[in-house]
Amino acid sequence: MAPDDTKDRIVEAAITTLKERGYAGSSARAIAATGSFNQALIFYHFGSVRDALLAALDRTSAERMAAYRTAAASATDIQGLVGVATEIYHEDLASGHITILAELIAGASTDRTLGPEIVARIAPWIDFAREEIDRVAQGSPLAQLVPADDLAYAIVAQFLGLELLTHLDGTAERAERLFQLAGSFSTLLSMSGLMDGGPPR
Amino acid sequence: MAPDDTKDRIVEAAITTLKERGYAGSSARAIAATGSFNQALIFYHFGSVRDALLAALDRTSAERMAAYRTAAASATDIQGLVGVATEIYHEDLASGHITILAELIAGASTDRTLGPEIVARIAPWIDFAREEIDRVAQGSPLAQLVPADDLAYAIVAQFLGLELLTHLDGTAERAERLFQLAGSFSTLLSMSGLMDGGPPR
DNA sequence: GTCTATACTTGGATAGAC
DNA sequence: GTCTATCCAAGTATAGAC
Repeated sequence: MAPDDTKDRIVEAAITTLKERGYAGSSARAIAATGSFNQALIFYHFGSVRDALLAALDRTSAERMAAYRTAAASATDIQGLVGVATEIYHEDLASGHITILAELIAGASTDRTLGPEIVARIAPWIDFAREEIDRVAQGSPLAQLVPADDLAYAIVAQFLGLELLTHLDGTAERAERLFQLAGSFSTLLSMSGLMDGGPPR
Repeated sequence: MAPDDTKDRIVEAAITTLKERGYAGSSARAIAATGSFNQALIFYHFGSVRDALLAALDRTSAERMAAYRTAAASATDIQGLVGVATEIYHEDLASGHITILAELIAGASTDRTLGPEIVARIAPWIDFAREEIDRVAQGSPLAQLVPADDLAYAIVAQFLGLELLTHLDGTAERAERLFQLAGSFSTLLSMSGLMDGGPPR
């Protein structure tokens, strides 16, 4: 965690500033103040504030992805997967990862060139969700009905929407209940037989 | 549509600017340029840019809500409701209403005082969704399982997340497929008997 | 109510000393 | 590689003429 060189310090400061002050609040001066270094260093090392913020997203994305894969590996059925999703939601809130993602998405409405960069960094999450869905649902009747990649897209969208509303609400209470509901629902789904027939891997 | 007085012209210009340039792109100067009026008029009539943007959200919200209630009135079952949701999605994309909402949510990360204002304007949509769910699902076995207000919250979150991703993607293709899927799924739900027992109103 | 002009602030970015 | 100093652009908001 302790950043050894300046580039690291800038990335860490960018992450902190994005979480605490949002996209528009993450100016070169604000980031420099957070990390107690000179404002001009951002331009020397990254060329622009924009690229420093994308580097921040890169870092948290890589860290979270590693954590997700580890957590998901233990899930063998839909109920386990919902449990992992709940865990991921909590970890994301705590780590601030989705906050950073949401802030950059917000920023994309100003700087349109950010859009493709963000899409490229979201794609792995959709892939990840799709792989996990395939893993527990492949061969089941439900898999015939719902293409895994569409479902994966919907789930990522749901995470984003929930995070935004949670942010505005100032409370995660309603999202909490939704994950509990998803747990109950996955149990129902298991019992229904709609998830049967998948090869356990 | 033709704005008769200046206050109307400002609101219309704010709506257009929010859609075309996003929250951060909607400065007093940009809005004034869109509507071909003097920049200082925004401060005279609304006191601040922030309040002019909220007035824009107020207007589109009121307009859309009226349209939704009309469209929803014809739906008597879950399949009809999914049809209405699809319709709403298309109308929102076309009218740019969710874009405006998403932009202001994005802006809330900068100006934290926007948060409560936006929550207050989203609340009616959640209420609306809950009422409609109640209307078609009340008394059914599913209604015992899934509280309508939680489901309503999830649906609004899903709309928001989809809109954001659609925006970044530059294509609504995946969202389109999701609504088609929701249609198929609602048919399945009807046939399952999980929706039975509700008093048709 | 609407205009011009302007004061003030913040931020991106660079030059050039060290 | 890091610093100070600074330029320039864009934005909010207000004063004051009309």
